[in-house]
Amino acid sequence: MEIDDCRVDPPCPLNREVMDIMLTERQKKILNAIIDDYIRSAEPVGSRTISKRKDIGFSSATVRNEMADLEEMGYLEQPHTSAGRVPSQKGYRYYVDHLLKLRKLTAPEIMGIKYFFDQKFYEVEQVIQQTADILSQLTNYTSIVMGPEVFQAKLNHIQIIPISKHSAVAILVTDTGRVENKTIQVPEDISLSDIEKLVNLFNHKLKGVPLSQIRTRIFTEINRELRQHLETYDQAMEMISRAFDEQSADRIYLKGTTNIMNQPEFRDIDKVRGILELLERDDAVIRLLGQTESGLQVRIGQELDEEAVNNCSVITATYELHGNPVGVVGILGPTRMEYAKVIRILNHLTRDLSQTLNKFYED
Amino acid sequence: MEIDDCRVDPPCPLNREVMDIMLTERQKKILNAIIDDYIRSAEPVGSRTISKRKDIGFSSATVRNEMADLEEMGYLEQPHTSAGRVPSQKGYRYYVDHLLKLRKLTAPEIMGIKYFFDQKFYEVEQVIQQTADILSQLTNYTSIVMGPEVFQAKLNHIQIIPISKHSAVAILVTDTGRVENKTIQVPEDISLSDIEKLVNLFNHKLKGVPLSQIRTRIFTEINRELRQHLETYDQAMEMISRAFDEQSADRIYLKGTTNIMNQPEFRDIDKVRGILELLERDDAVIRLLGQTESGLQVRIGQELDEEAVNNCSVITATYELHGNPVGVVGILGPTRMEYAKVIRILNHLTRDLSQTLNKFYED
DNA sequence: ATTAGCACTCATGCCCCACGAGTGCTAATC
DNA sequence: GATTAGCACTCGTGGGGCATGAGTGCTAAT
Repeated sequence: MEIDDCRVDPPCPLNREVMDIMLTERQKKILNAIIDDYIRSAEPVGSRTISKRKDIGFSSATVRNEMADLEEMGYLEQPHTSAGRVPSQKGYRYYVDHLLKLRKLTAPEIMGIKYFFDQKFYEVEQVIQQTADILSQLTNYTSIVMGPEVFQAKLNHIQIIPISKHSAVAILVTDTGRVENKTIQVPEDISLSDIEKLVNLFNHKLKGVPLSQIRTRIFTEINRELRQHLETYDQAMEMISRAFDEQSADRIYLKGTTNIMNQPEFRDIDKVRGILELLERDDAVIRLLGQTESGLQVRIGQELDEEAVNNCSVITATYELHGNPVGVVGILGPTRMEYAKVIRILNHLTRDLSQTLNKFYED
Repeated sequence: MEIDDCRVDPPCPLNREVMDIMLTERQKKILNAIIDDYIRSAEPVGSRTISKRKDIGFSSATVRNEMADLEEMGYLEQPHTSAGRVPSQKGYRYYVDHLLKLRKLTAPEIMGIKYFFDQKFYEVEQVIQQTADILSQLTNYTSIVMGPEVFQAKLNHIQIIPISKHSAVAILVTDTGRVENKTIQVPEDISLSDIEKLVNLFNHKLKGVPLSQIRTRIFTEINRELRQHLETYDQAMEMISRAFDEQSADRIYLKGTTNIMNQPEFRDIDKVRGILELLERDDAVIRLLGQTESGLQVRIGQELDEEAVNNCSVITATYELHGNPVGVVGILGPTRMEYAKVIRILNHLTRDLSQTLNKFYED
């Protein structure tokens, strides 16, 4: 097995320095061993277990002393006297920032991802959705994928289609092929010809304008023209206003929410309920992902700032379109999650995902 | 409190007769009391508890004798000797078919539903989604709502909008205002004018045709005309074929899945996992609802024919558009669910929902 | 036909204890 | 001076024994 000794998200210089000074090589080795062990077993790790490992050359007594020190410094915790040690949040943080060795993907992982992206995709939505799927399968954790942000997508086409006397469907198509639609009520006294004029004007004037700016544009630049052309200005404006109202709620795809229950630390139904209830709320999920800067990010326990997921970590990574980050994929697992594995999968997958998307939209 | 003594779904004549003959009035009374009690407490019900009830005039010994008989006939079960009785599936079935008294809605229920439907809705999807929401809130169980079946919806408008050299978005709008869209790859050698012709032809020939028949129509009736008009028949047909391929996956809305965990019989994480995993699979959920005939239906435990929900019941009701059932709303709860309450809520809600939908689509 | 009475069953909770994993400290060793 | 062997101590876990009480089934009296 080869080892990529690449680091994740270099921590702020201060932290790195302070921490590096504080821990001896031996302490790092032991801390690393404890966390590795705990990630695998979910049981407090004892000094004997560590000293028996081939890569550790010290007796259990030595390990015990170091463990006591590490605990004093806050990297480890003891559930109770006479139990082994468990990594603290600070411990995990140090592990992720300084100790993590990123191995290469395993053969089945490579196969899985390759097989996945070799498929022929017909829709972006499908790609995104299935990405969530394969992510949760590969990791056995909960995957969260946020669809490509539309806020910078540009308008390609507007259409208003009447479906009854008083209602119509407004359809927006973006340059990325996404379709937003909205049923609107058509005021009594607005004429068909007015609607037609409206649509023509919009298609003429608004093509290529980012969705996020459309509303403003309508109410400023085009406003005068509208007044001239429309017989029933007020009603029409109200209708328009609603048509462009809060479209593009971010689409979020969750997969493998039940995977949480495989973790021994989540045998407790109340904890699980807390998490699942959180995941039912879109705003909370968005907060969990909460990042837009490019790159990979690990947030551990309390860093998530959400009671229900105190014992969880979230690893997120962005994917790109034309070089700009447009979406986030994330993994939610216990703080005791397999960071190395998840990180390497996310790195790989977001790269392939970006490629696929770019291919999708290239001319 | 008034009592509507209306019955649910009159069972098949055979059952009704056989069962009515087999149970004395007293046995019915006792069975009813036991089930009511068990629904409230989730604990095995003892003879003393029953005999103490005001509406029961017999000693505990008498009740015990009757209980033994009811158990022999299969309406009750004993978790172990020296525990009280628990209703069997057959018991629940009898209860639902013959004993259930449907009370009127309580004031807060009426308020909740009224308040809900008094809102101004702008989209069908929104109505459906929020129906699921209020249902799970009112019942404290999991609600499942299947959006209006589109398979009988008729085509109103087709549009194909190019978004890059090789891809386009096909948009179908139905007469009920639903929008389906699909990204398609456009073959190299198909011309813009061909696409335009295509769309015009479709809009002309297919307007008013039920979605379910569109594919067939294209490949039979319109086929000849297409051949005449198109330069690149084969490629075009392939594109078309995909555009109309498997649209309209039924949209399913689940709400309150975490409510299951409030039930004392589902403190067990493995049972919960089983159910939640089931609910993640759309096909399984559709099977759970599994009905298209109009009216209210109660399915209990094994009747659902799905291992994971052996201890659950599903109550479904259809809602209508223009007099035809177009969708199903359902409640998933423990077999020990409050049938009377759920049934009355469903009855009321589907009626109001149908009204709202009809108003939505009326000219 | 109903019911009072009684013996019997069995899940539940509690206490007690033995066990063992693991620690911290001290003294011996390298 | 750092490491380690040794040992006393802690404490959670799991099992056995026991009392409790809810609930039953049966029998005999009403």
